Amino acid sequence: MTVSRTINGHPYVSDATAKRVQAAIRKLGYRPNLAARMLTGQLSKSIGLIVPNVADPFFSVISRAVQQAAREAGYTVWLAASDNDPATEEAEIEQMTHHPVDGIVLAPVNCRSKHLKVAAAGSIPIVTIDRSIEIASTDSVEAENRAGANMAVEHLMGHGYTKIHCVATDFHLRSIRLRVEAFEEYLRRAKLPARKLILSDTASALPGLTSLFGSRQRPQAIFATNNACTIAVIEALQTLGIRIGRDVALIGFDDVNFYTIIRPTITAISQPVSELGRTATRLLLERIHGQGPAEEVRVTLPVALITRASCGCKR
Amino acid sequence: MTVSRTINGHPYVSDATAKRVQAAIRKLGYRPNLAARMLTGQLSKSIGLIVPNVADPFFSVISRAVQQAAREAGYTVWLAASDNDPATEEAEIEQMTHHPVDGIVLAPVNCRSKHLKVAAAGSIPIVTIDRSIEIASTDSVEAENRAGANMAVEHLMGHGYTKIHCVATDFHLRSIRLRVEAFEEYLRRAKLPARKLILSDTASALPGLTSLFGSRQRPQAIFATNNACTIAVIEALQTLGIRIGRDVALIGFDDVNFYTIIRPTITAISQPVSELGRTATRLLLERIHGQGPAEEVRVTLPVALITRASCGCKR
DNA sequence: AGCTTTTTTGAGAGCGCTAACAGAATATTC
DNA sequence: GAATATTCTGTTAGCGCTCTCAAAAAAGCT
Repeated sequence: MTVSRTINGHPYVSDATAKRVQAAIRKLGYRPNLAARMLTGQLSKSIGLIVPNVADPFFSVISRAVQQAAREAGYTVWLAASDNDPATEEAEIEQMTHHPVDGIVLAPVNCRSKHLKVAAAGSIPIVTIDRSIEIASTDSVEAENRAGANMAVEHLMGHGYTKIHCVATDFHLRSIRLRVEAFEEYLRRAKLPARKLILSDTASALPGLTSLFGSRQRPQAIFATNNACTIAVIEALQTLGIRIGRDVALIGFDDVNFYTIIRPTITAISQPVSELGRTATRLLLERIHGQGPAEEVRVTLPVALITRASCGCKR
Repeated sequence: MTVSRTINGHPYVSDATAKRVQAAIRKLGYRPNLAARMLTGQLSKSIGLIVPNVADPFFSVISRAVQQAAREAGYTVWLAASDNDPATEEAEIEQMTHHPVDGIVLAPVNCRSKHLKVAAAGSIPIVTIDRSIEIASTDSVEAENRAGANMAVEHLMGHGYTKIHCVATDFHLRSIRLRVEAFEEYLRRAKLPARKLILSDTASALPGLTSLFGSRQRPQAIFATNNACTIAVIEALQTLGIRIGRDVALIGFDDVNFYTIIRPTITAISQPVSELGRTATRLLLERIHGQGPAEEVRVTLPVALITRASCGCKR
């Protein structure tokens, strides 16, 4: 009992005894048994992380940030992938809840899945990242999706383009919808036509753009709503022989390391990806420790326009 | 006890009782408490994964593969990053060992760290990935580093280049050393000079290449030994205004998604990255279940030459 | 039927820890 | 100096599971 008290920093342990205990711990190489601690209903000192796909650059950076922040707080991270499948997501949440972990950082597949309501009402806290849940209230951390879309369109309009097209994939994601909506509102306010091309997947970028550029609505500029989409657009344009930055301007949401390497370099709205992960972890740990306000916390982090050449700016 | 036996598939439970137990489990939504199971000295049904950095594309793909393979076997994955720091790695291994996990998939920072010897001698199995441990014997999964380097050099020589330079970063890694060594041996056997530029980090690529291309040893072709290095070389060459594929040929170890997007497209030795992760997980699970031979298993997976334009092949 | 063998079920203990309580040592007050 | 409050240490119990062992039920045998 005295050892337990010493380790957990309880009051009512004399300095002398505490020192003796510490010495013995070091000498014997004692490590408290986590299983036993969990069994007595204490914290597991671990959190769960559920993302659609760790191999996606966006989520791999988030994973790294979450893992680092968790470790700094003495927590370990259980990694799971939802594979963009709500059923898998549900199963992973269920398993984590019973594992148990003390909390979950989650990038939901679909912000309206009913199982999220159950999960959010559960005993362990959940913080969503990149995409908030619409049908339940949890803490959430997102980038300024609307502001980012506005910045993108504003920049393109600053170049004098009036025929601007929004190309999107993953439209089921709330974050993407917000970007598309902001795009449309901004152009409507500017009394310009807000045209959009919603793709079911990245493979349909080439046929989609082929017909788009063959039509009368051939755009002067394209706003692509996330990195996968931007890359698909770049590839399609290359295949079609349409020169980015000259024949058509391009701006993407999400910055990617190789945008500085390809020619032309790609102008992008950059999200503070690591910051998203760190902030989500911080919020979650606060909840776990019973801190934080009663109502949900919704953090929105600023994005930045990284001006390069694909919008027609330099060189 | 009967419930425990039913769940764990012990013999000596009558069919009738088993059915009743199953029904009750479903009805009550019973889930066995993992903490209690762990406490009784059973398996934790989880494995640890320690990589230098999850945000690195190579390791993020491996992480995904490990996670998938583990889930298929009913195992969960604890993620940790060593940040390329042996001390951090040691701490992470230590923590996982006490977590406890049933086994660890590890990409060691340094294949000669003494703490790896301790870890390898520990009670839980370890499988190394991408880099094997030199001072202890554990199962390992690697790509054909030497064969890959040979293929790269052979391809460059096939183009008639005789002044071939090897550029490397992360030379402390065994996998990189193997590639460099194979490069040297191949050229020596061909009676050609085997010149190399070992960089302490990617930031020194620009100064390194600047002086290299200013010197009398200006290369006709470059073999870059991993993706980080290849990217650094591409950036440096772009800065120097040296045209890849025309002024100098380039071939990289590790294939990266955007090599098909930049111009010229980059020729590369492609590793079966997902396969590495899956195989490592399979080996580890076999060890956990007490299968596998007494001696260590060392798996080497084949690599492939992906011919593109940077070596001067196509345009 | 009476016995042994096999199958099936249950009772008891303990894994390592911490909450709750009790008792001992020390400090504070009147 | 006695009564109280405070600080410190140790004892007991129990978290939910599985191991061991024992007993009950069923099956097989003479």
